This record gives sequence, structure tokens and C-alpha cells, in this order.
Amino acid sequence: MNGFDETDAFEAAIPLSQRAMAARPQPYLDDLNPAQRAAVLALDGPVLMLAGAGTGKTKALTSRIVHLLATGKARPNEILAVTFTNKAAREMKERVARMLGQSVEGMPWMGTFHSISVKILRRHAELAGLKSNFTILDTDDQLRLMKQLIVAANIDEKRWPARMLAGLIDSWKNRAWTPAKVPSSEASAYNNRGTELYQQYQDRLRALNACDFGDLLLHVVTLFQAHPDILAQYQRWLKYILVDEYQDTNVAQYLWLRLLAQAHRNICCVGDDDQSIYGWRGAEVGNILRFEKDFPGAEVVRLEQNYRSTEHILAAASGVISGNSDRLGKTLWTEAKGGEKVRLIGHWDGEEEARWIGDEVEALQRGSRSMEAQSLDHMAILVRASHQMRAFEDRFLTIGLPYRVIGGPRFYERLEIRDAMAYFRLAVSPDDDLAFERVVNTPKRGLGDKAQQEIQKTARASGMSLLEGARELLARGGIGGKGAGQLRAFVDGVDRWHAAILNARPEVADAVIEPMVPDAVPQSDMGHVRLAEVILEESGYTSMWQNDKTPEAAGRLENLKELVKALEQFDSLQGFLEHVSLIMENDTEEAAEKVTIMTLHGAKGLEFPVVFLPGWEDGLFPSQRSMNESGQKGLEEERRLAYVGITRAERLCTISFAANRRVYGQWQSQLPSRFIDELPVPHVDVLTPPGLYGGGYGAAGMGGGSRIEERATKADVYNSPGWRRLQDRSATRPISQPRESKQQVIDLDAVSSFTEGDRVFHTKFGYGTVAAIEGDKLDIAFDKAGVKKIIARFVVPAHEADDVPF
DNA sequence: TGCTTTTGCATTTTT
DNA sequence: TGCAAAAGCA
Repeated sequence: MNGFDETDAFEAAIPLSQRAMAARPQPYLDDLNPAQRAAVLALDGPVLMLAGAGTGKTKALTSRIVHLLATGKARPNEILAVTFTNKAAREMKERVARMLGQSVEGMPWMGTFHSISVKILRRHAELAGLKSNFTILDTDDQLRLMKQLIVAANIDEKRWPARMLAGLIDSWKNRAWTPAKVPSSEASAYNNRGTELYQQYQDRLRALNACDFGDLLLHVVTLFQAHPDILAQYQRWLKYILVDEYQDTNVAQYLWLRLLAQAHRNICCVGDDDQSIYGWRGAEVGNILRFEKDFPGAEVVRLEQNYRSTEHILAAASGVISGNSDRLGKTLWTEAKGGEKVRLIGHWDGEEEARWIGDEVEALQRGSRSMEAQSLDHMAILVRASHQMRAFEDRFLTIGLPYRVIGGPRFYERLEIRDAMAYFRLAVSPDDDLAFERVVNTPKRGLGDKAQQEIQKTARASGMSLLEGARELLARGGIGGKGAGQLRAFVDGVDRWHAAILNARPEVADAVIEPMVPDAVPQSDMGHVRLAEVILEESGYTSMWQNDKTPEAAGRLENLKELVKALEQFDSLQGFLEHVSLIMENDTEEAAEKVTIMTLHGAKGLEFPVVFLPGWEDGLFPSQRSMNESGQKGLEEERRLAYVGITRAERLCTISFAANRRVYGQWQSQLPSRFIDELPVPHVDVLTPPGLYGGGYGAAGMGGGSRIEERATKADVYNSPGWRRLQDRSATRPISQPRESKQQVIDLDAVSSFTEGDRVFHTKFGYGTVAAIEGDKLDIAFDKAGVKKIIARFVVPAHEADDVPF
């Protein structure tokens, strides 16, 4: 048992001289506005800081920490400061350090819910039925485990997918329900077998000495509930609690906090109910709405002065969010007057929208608008769903506009990285069965389903790990032919690597707590880095990719190299594994200037001078699914998402929608988002239909390039049903010209305007792609009709043809 | 076992 | 439409 050695966290060196701090003047207070100062000064008792977008919440939060230290109310190791993301935790650390003028190594309780939970849980693992060196499973492992249970339970995995079970169990854990506590109202979940499988899953996890993410919080909560003495110790230690993004807490996190805070009640929650956008993953807006009831006598401070956006942008955002009920209510204001109104523009279809935004980005980059030239880094396109990104990527690729997509696959989620990590896990703990399964036949060792099932059976029969099972199977010759030799080599390899780890650092044999984030100087022994290379070499994993001739192989080897390099910053393999299981991020900040494309969710907490918000169409945004599944609640969350989107913009915010959009390959006519009607008219500029300048088919300047500057004089144009206007537009928009002249336009430009790869439409053959060009004849690969040779003037660019009948 | 064809499906995502 | 996973085939 490793009870309270009181080593790292509690007895950590306290780098600050309390007396010096207390005597020092407090210049950080002068930097704050009255509301911020009030939030900082109210150190004792419960405080709810309602911080609107861009109101300097992090500043207030960090000042508060500094103030706690400066007044001597708390020592650095007595402050619990919780965030959701590692990024937020890092930022807070950096800012506190900067304000103090020294490092925050003495603040061990500043981190994410999960990282702090791990720290607590490792100390008391045995009380949760685990060993302190438990592993943290990733989603992959989780699903694999559940699949096994589902198969074992004779459930048709088609009808009841593992994903569904995973989601269900996750939602239960978010509500802090252990299997025993799942209410009977949930009994019908997952074909009536949800609770049963949940129990089995937890049993399996315990047997594997593993946790999933939900467990980290859940175990801590149940631990605190079952052991008041332990809870009391933490309550005594953690005198002051600060919580960021409180509106995003789920029930488990809420209980976690309440348990820790209930003794001294020095809890300061910072959040914005209007920015609660994670209800679908368990966040309870109710937590923040209920704060004053939970903590009677709480001081509520509103930060409403906004330092980010222009008044028009704020007014537009306020107008939209005011449509929600159940708000705590805030009114953002700014001293900055003037600026551009929020721009609103409708487009014919999604492609045109992408084209127009691309052109706008370029115009802004050149500085040809009323704004000085803007770096691409200052511009962002924020979409509701990631599939919307494609249109922009396509367009930006064709015009050569550098962009970055945030939210792609992460480094640590890549196949090769997970494989390599599984090898490391196996080396660290050879009884990690999930890791074993993952790599026992990667690279191919001739161990197919049959051989693996034999191993499983042997292991299960004598209740040992898969590695031991394999060992025994080999010993009694239960496995034949070529697989045997390779399995032998694999088992020996794992033994060797494990021995190497024990050798290098004998003291970690029983998994003493490793520092969570290994700061600063790595130890001089390069043992584990070399060992990692050796593992990848000896296992044949590296050569597997070297022999692979697919185009991705080179990249994968690169990634592996990067992984090994990342190891250098840690002082052991297990320290690294711990870090990675909690920190799944890839923040490769590239130097080159690029426009950012990301989801609205991903944009929370960020800001950009110029923001584009495309796809404001009912069904897409607000998302139909959200409304179907969660009704009014869903709609309100979507509205908050709109609010988040608008408030990301500092100076220029452009909202757009398209009349037609291809949804799963089908053309659909779209209605402008209902949120558009909620934009307050005086703060919106309605742009008339865009001209086509530099558009696709070589007709630069043709359609009257300056049309873009025209603005509707009647601001309420968009109050009329938007789609009617769009119908009108379909008749008058410059590029289509009056119908009769269309043919002529094509005649003039057909030959030069098509290039290979263009999408075209033919009245008889339908849609196709230009495969080759010979003079005025095109080889076109039609989607339905095969390849045909067509005279150019008989086809039109595909987007020209998309006059969807109303 | 590995490749090709077919089918089914399709928000938002952190830890 | 386009992708990923599963079935089907050599």
C-alpha cells in the first residue's frame, strides 16, 4: 500500500517566500477592471464568476491565484485549480508563472480533472480494487474489450454495436453511476442488457488493472464517498479551489468538486452558461445555473466588459443568445465603438460559398477591404460539422490558399503510434493483455485467429495473462509449425525488454508514482530511448514499415521517429506512457501563415480578427439531429454554439448560407438558419448577391466584378423568407445571366474554361468529370453513362446546372 | 491470409 | 457522395 508518504505534492518545495510576497505591493490588482477585481478579492467563501466571452476571465483567474499566494491565504500546494483541457492548464500555469516571475513547480494541484484524479487514484488505488500502476485505456482498447464482452454475451454486434455500448457506459459514468447505481429506468438500455454488460466491463477492467477515462473521475468520487477520512485529508490540504469552464462540468465532476469543497467552501467557479456547448457529452448547464443554491451565500460576479470584439459583433451575438431561456443573464459591452457590422450573405450553393470566402480571404490578405492587410493567421472559418470543411479545402487547394485544419486525426491516435505504444506498454507491464492482443500478430507472425484463441483459452484456463498463456502453450507444445517459433521469439522479446526496464530503474518495478508531467531536465540515462528503438527493431515493427511500399509507409516511419524523439523528454517509458494516456494532443505549431478551418466546438476559447461562419442553414445549423434528439434543449445548445461562433470574431464576422447544398450526394434546397432571423438588424450588413470575380470558368471580370460592394439599402431584406430572395437571385445572378444568354457564354469560353478534372453536366448523360481535352472536344467520364467524347459547348460546368427545382 | 467488392452509414470531442 | 468496415473471393 502506498498511503500518504506525503512526498511530492504536499511537501513540495515552496519556491515563494511568503513574507516577501505579502509585503510586496500588488500591482496585478491595478490591471483589473472593477468586476475582475471584485472576483479576485473575494477569496473566502463560494464565488461564481460569470465571465462572458472575451471578458478577461483567465486574467481574473490567474490574478486570483496570485492574490491567494500574495496574501498568504494559501501556499502553492494548497490551491486546487482545475481545467478541462491540458491546453487550458498549461496556459494557466504559464500565466501564473509569468505574474509571479517564477515557476509554478510548487503548484502540484493545477491541472485537468483527469490528471488530478489520476494523482489521487494512484495513491489509493487499492481502495478502488486496482494496483497503483493501473493503465489508462484509450478508446480503441475500450472498444476492443467491449466487443469481446458482446460476443461472449451472444449479442448480435450488428444491431447492438460496441460503440453504442461504449457511449452508454460513458454517459452513465458521466453521471457518476456505478453499475450498482444505474437506476432501473435505464434497464431497457442496450437491449435490456446494458447494466449487465456495464458490470462485466468493470470487472474486466479491474482484472486488467485498467481504467477508462470515465473511471478516473468515478473512482475518485466513490472513493471519497466511501472513505470520509481520506476525503477529509484532501479537504484539509486543498484550502482553495478554482474551476475553469464550470458550465462544462458533468455530474461526476460536479460531485468531485462538491465533495472537496464542502468543508471549507472556498470554491470559485468560472464559467459562462451561454457558452455551454458540450451537453451532448454529459455537461450539465444546470451545474452553473444551480450554483447559488448549492453554495448559499455565494458571491456572484459578472464580467461583462468585453475586450475582444466590436460593438456590432457583440450586439449580434447578444441578439442571438437572447432567444434562449434559462440564462443567468449577462450583457456584454465594450468601449470600442464603431467597426464593421456583421456581414450576411447568401449563396447559390456550397461551392459558391467556398469560392466567395476564398476570394474574401485573399482580398483581406491583400488589404483591399476597408481593413488593413490581414495575416492568414488572423482568419478562421468555423463550421458546424467537419464534413463542411471539405468544400473549403477543395477550393483553397485549387486557388493555392494555405490553410490548416484543426481537429484532424491526432498524432497519438495514429495506427503506427498506437502499435508502438502497445509494444512499450507490454515492455512496461507484460500482463497488459490489450496491448498483447494488439501487437502479437503485428507484424505478421503467422498467428491468426486460431492461434490467438488458443492463447486466450490457455490463459483463461489458469487465470493468467495472455503472455503467460502463450508461454505455457509453447511449453506444452500446444501450438504448431511456423507460428510457434515466432511466438517464442515474441515472448522472449517481451521478457528481455521488461528485464531491461527493471534493470535500468529497479525502483519502478512496483510502479511508484511517476511525476505526471516530467518537467525540465531529463535524466542523463538515455536507456529508455535506446530501449524503445531496440523494441521497435527487435519486434520487426520498424522493418514492417520499411518493407511496406504503400505511400503512407514513409510518413509512418517518420512518425515513429518522432515518437522516439518525444521520449527524450521523459525519464522512463512508463512516465511517457502516463503522459500520453492523459495528453492526447498534437500542437504542431507551423510557422507558415495559414487560414484556419475548424469546427465551432474546436474554436471555443479562441479568437480571430476575421471570422467566417458558413453554412447557416436550418438542418445544418441548427443541426437537425440535435433538434430531433434533444428538442428545445438541443436548439438552445445550438444557439449557444452560434453565440460562441460570433464572439470568436474581433473585428469582422461574416455569416453565410447557401440555397442549395449537397447532402450525402443528394442536392437539397436549404432554408437560411433561423438564427439569421435573430441577428439584430441595425448591426448587420446584408451583402447583395456576390459577383463572380476570378470565379471558376475563366470569366474574370465578366459578370461585373464590383457588385460585391453593393449593399442592400433595406436592412430587413432577410426578414422576408430568405429562400424566396434566393429564388429571385437564381434568375438574376450575374453568372447564369438570363437563361438564353447562357449558351452564348459557354460558346465563348467553353474551350479555355474547362480543365481536366472539372465537373460538368450534360443534359442527356448527366454529371461527369473532364478526363481529357482535345481542342473543343472533351473526353468526359460520366458518373452514370461512362466515358464519352463531347463537344465542349454541349456541357456546362456542373455547378451551373444545379438549378434545383423548387 | 490478404486482396477486392459490397454494404451501410453519415454532428459536435476531451480526457 | 465518399468512406470505412465487413463480407466475399482466390
